[in-house]
Amino acid sequence: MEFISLLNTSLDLNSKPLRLLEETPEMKHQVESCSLKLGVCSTVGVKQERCALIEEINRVNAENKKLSELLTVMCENYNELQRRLKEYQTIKNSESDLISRKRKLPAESTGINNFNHETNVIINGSCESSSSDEDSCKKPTEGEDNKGKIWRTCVRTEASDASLIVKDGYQWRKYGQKVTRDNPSPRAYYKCSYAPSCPVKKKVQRSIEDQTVLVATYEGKHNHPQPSKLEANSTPNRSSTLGNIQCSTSLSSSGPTVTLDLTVPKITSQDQATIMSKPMGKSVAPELRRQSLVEHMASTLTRDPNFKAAVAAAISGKFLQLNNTHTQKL
DNA sequence: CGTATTTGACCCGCGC
DNA sequence: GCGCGGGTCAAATACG
Repeated sequence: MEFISLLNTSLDLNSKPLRLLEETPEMKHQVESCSLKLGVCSTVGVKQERCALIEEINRVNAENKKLSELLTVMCENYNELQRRLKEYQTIKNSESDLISRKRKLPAESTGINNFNHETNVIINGSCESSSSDEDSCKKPTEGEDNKGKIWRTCVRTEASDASLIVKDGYQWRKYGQKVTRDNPSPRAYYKCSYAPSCPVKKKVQRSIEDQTVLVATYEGKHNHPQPSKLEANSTPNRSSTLGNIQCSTSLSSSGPTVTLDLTVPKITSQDQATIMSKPMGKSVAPELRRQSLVEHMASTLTRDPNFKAAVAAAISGKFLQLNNTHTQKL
């Protein structure tokens, strides 16, 4: 529960109603005087109303408890993911050390793990580069002669997914498939089909160590912009991007819904720079880093007018709903 | 019917 | 020169 320790996650949705009846004598007095003023109301009616209110409070209390539990589970999941990411990064760092050492040695025929070039890794859409060039995420460094540039990406797929398709935003045409000697899974050969003159080729093969990992090896440099980016720029979407978080809003019969897609946190280089530029390096406590991340996320969310509107709509919708049920009871 | 994928044949470089 | 293995070609096939 380290995440919870950072923030007071208690929603305290019904602290006011509780105090209204139990804690503040002033308010209690007001309620009593109100009942006295009414006069005509029988004591039975007041009791009924009080019972209804207590029932309502209990209901909201239970809801608050449920939400708190939900939040606790979310925090636990978040911490677990953080822990796994840390583990993965440690493994990856030691691996890249090994690769850099291997580069000095003659290549061994160990399948896909003996490429003499950059290695980039994509985990559920987020890209992490283990190459020496930190800015090059799947793309060769600008200004270099990229004609013969080779780089590699790893993409984790569903275990049930048998296709050799790596979605990278470009259009590819498959022109061959071969089973290689050192890996029983077939290797697929693709050419960039977006521009006829584009010389880029890619090879896709499952990792010999982990069959759920697809290893894509790219060769050459695209002489055209990324098609998916062009589409994204030309077609306005209702869902908005909150910094690096995909966010969509919707209105349903049950009330307004705000959906935050936290499954694919695409951290852009700009976001990384923003986070990393904060005065904290590796020596700073992870709690502080997390806090900074939370602050960054919060500021990104509050800057987004769509998010504000959706939250406002959700809250007002909830109030209206509560109001309606209350008036129905009365 | 046009386009994409599949798959066997072929080409080419490399080591022996 | 021969065999092996990776890469590419192109006809056949599938698909929308």
